[in-house]
Amino acid sequence: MSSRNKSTNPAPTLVDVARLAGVGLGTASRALSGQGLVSEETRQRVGLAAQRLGYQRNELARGLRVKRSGAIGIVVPDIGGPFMAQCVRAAQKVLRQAHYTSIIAFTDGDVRIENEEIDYLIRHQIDGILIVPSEGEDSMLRSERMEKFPVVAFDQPISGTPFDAVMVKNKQGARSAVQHLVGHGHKRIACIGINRHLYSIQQRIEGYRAAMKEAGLPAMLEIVDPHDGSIARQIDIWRSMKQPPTAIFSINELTTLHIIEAISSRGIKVPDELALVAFDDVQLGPFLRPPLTAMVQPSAQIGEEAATQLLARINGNEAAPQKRTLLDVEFVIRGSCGC
Amino acid sequence: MSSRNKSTNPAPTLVDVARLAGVGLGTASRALSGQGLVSEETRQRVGLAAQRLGYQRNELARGLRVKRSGAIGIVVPDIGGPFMAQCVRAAQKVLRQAHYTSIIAFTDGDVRIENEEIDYLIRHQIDGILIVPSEGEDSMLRSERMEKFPVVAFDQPISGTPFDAVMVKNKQGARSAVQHLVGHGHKRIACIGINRHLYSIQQRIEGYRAAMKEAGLPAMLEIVDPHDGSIARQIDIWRSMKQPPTAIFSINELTTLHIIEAISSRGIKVPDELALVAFDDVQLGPFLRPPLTAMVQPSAQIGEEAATQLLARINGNEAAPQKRTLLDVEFVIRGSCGC
DNA sequence: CTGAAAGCGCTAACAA
DNA sequence: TTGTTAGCGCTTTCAG
Repeated sequence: MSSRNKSTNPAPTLVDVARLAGVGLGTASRALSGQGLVSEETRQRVGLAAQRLGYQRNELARGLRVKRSGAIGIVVPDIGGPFMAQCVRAAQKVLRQAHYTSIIAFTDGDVRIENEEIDYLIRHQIDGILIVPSEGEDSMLRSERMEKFPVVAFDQPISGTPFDAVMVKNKQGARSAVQHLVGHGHKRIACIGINRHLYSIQQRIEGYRAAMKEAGLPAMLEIVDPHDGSIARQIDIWRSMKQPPTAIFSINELTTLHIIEAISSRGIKVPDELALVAFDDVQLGPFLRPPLTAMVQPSAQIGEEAATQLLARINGNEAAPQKRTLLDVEFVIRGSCGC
Repeated sequence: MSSRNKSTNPAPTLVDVARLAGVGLGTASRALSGQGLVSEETRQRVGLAAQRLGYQRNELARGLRVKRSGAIGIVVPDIGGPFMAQCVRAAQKVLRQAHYTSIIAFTDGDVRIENEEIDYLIRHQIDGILIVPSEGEDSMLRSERMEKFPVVAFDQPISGTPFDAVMVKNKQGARSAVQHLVGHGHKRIACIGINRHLYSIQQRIEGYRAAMKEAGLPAMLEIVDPHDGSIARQIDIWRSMKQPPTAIFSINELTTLHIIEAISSRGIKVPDELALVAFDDVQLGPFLRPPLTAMVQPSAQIGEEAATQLLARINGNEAAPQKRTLLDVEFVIRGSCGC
């Protein structure tokens, strides 16, 4: 009965709409997009035809023509933890509101994968990149061809590039977290750090150092690989010392998780035996025994801000000078610090 | 000196490559894509030219031509919790390996938003959809136009559609979790549930009911809104009873989070005063005091399986009958159950 | 205000 | 084997 005898009838195109409305292709385009002059009557007729056919514009074709895909690449190491998940979520929300699609890519913090993903995204003609850069010299982001491309980094800056970056006050935050511990009367405050090359981590370590120095205390810094159990080992080493640390400052979410694991499995009493203050909150942080005292990052705000800045770059002001945004962190005192 | 006097020199196209290599457009295309016959020598020459120009194929143009975008839409309520984050991550990995881009969209569990996002994705010519469907009758997924489209649901099925679904054994898992509690000698085991309409939740509730019935115990089921503090209130109500429940079975991650919060803030002793077993693990679950006993879902496996099935649908066998995959859950006994 | 036509960058059919 | 050509579906001049 109906003309639908092909097994798969192709989606209606603008030509179909134009034909049904009895107008030219160009007119149909103008009517639907609202660009250019079209008489009210024609507009309605075209609109109706489109609706009847269930017409949906092919954004691929449009993108090819106007040379913008309407897609943004979000490139992050992972979204396992609540911090990154929220950043991404918030950024996506802002972008979506501005009618951009978000394509999320994961790097595991590996520059090689990062390069591959960026390459991939560029082939897909994305209009901009939001990225938590991985560490490594040979990042594509530093290549000349990227220079003119809209890129905004968050969480970490991309050294040696003209790209904007949105971060938090890592150094200052770390410093005041450690100061809090000092205020509790601790004399031996250890710090568990990781890979020194990540800028944000470096900053936190500097903050730790600064606070210790100001208090006239010796730094007890250990750089560990958070993945191989060395955190637990380090804690054992400290415990076997005659003068073991009485407090730990944990450098990020991952180290905190491992520290909590080690502490928990050894039955170490927090905060009496060992106080703990962390940079980054962890999920359920408020419900641990004792609840975790942490310097928490405004993750949603970071994502929003980064997305907003990227949109600004895309919409014209490419000439604006490089912008580094430093957001405030919030010290959330719960129980693990001894309060 | 160089010809780069335009402020923004456009990306090189296949025409540029062909010209530099001194071959025709078609030949260049064939040489680069590896499709069709090209002499080894030409292939090399074209490859070299491409490399010199830093040519990157425009996937938008290609997509328009071949009528496949190479993009898959992943539509989920959120990625806040570890469960969904891992599902998505695993799915993305599989898709990426098959050279598909993942476009992630969030729905907040709202069908209206879900419809909008799907519409959006379709306009972008995605080749398939991986979705955790939201509840609601007027889902686009049930419309006739979607019928032929490659869609795979996970976590929840989409009732009344021909789409594949990947889930876990919700009913059976819930049942054995509750049985474990029964085995500990509990007679009054309460269940905190949410919104009955979600299929997976329904199944878990049925599992709870079944276990209680089999044990000859009365069901103590409370359906709450996890967002408005009613969980804490419910716990207070139970505590004020003469015969309060001695154990709780929590229906999902969200309820568990709130239960832990309530329990923790009231200083209720787990498991002595109140035992707790949850469906879904929570981050740090092993490090709570006591550690959480939970029925954990193989989140990565769910994502992988769903992605794999979607790829299968896309690559031809659209005719295959609807497939419902039920993966096993794993009961992880830690301390909160009383073990 | 509207229609016709050109062309975005690519692949696939067809000739050569 | 290779070059030429015709579109994919859309926007955007440019005439009318």
